[in-house]
Amino acid sequence: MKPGKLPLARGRSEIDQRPPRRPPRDPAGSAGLLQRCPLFEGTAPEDLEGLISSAHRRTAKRGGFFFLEGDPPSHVYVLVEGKVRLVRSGARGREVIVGFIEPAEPFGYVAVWAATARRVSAQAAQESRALAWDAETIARFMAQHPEMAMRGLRPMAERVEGGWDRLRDLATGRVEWRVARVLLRLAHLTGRTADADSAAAVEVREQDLAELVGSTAYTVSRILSAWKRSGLVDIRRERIAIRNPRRFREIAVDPMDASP
Amino acid sequence: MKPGKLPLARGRSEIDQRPPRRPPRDPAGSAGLLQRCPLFEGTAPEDLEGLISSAHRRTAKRGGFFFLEGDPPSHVYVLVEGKVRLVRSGARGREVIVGFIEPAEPFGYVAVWAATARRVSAQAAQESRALAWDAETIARFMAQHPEMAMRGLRPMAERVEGGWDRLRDLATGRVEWRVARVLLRLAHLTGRTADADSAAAVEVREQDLAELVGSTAYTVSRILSAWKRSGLVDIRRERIAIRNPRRFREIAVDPMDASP
DNA sequence: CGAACACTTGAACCTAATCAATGAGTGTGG
DNA sequence: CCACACTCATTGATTAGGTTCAAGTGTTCG
Repeated sequence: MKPGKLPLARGRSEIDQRPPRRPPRDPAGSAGLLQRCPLFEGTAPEDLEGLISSAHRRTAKRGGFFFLEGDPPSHVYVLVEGKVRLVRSGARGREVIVGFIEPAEPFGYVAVWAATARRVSAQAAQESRALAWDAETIARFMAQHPEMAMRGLRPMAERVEGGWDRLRDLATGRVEWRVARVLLRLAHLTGRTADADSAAAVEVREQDLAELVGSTAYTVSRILSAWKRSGLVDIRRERIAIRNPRRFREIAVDPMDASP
Repeated sequence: MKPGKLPLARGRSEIDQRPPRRPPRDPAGSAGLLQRCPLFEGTAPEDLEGLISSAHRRTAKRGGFFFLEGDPPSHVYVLVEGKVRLVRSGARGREVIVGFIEPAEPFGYVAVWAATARRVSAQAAQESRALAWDAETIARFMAQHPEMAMRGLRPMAERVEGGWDRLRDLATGRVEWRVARVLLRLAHLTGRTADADSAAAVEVREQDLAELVGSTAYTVSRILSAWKRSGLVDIRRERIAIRNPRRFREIAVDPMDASP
């Protein structure tokens, strides 16, 4: 059960970012970062200052952990840079990725509100930096700013609904369909803001895709190979480019939503 | 997509309760009911009075709906009597049961906080009565009682974690194992408060079990039959009695939690 | 260059879905 | 009250979809 023993406690290699090498954010940018964060948006600037000054800095190399399944939930985090996998160990030695965290997203707060042991581990998918507050600090801040609790309800509710979506996909759809949907989601090609036809690329291991859709890396590889053969996608190591989003969407749509 | 067309828009038959016929709750009992409800516990009695007097009464016969997938979320409910299935239509004409609601439990509030269209339908599994408030009333009440928002965060966080649990089970476990776990959960034989050896019975259709674990009624029937043959359970129509919880638990434990 | 990691592919196997047919329990109406 | 209708449950035969095992190739990094 010690995640140190996880099958994928893999290398501590350096940053691994192919295309757009983002410049390291200046420390002053933290305020802007927090303002984009659903938990804190709308908070008065002076309060943000206080928050930032009371934050700890945490980093993790690729493969390293911010916290482990089973830990008492001591801190709340906001990712500054990098990418984090929220992962849970499952039956028969398999793992499930609950979600990916991107910069400006908060993580690790669910167990804090629920006051239960951590149900997921937070593992850096790339070298990552985060701000962290201990639970007491956050609790005190929320007591002083009750409106923050009200704002917190909404992202929480959206998370619940997102969980229902995934539950449904997992319970009723085929693997190929689930992979297509996950890819569209990861590529942010879902929802109405998305461009219908522009290509998009996703940086993700096939192993991670498998753990997102509840399948195996073997099956995912076969599916992607088939798509590649038919020209639907481009595949490189840890990189999947969707060449034809329109056709892709046809694979991913819910057959039920089509019938009148 | 109209849930009226759902494959199981079934009969509007009368109450169907075999064993312990609970007496209809007196109206004055509403206060006690709300106090047991996680959303409202700790609310001052005089506020509860106000809430109760502003509530609407809603009923649904077996198979009827309190609300439908796709509806705008106009009301928040608390179940008074009966049993409600939160169900979501899935791919290939299948359905997923997101959860069952029992008396004193709130339901229908997630979409209200998230301010999105309903993602699930609420269908009466037995003849049911509920209290309902429109979203504006609740919003006003919460604005006057910010501490309620803070209390609301916790059940919400627990729901998120519960969703992760199910996601994990669905993604990594076999059907037999999932059925065993769901049965233990429905029988409230899970957690530390549960008696280790006392038998327990669950009233549920095998079809519902299938929709809870993401499988088919055929497979569930086979599994239950095998268990019956080995004396693990007793099966009657819409009723499953666990004869040997200890042996049952062995089927349901996570193999990972056993290994050192 | 070698080691670790990511990905690929064939072949065997197996779980669970599907199809088909039937039985058993419950409520309804003549 | 009995026959009919309906829902719920069972069971065998068949098969599709996906996992598992085994044995690779290609990439990246130290």
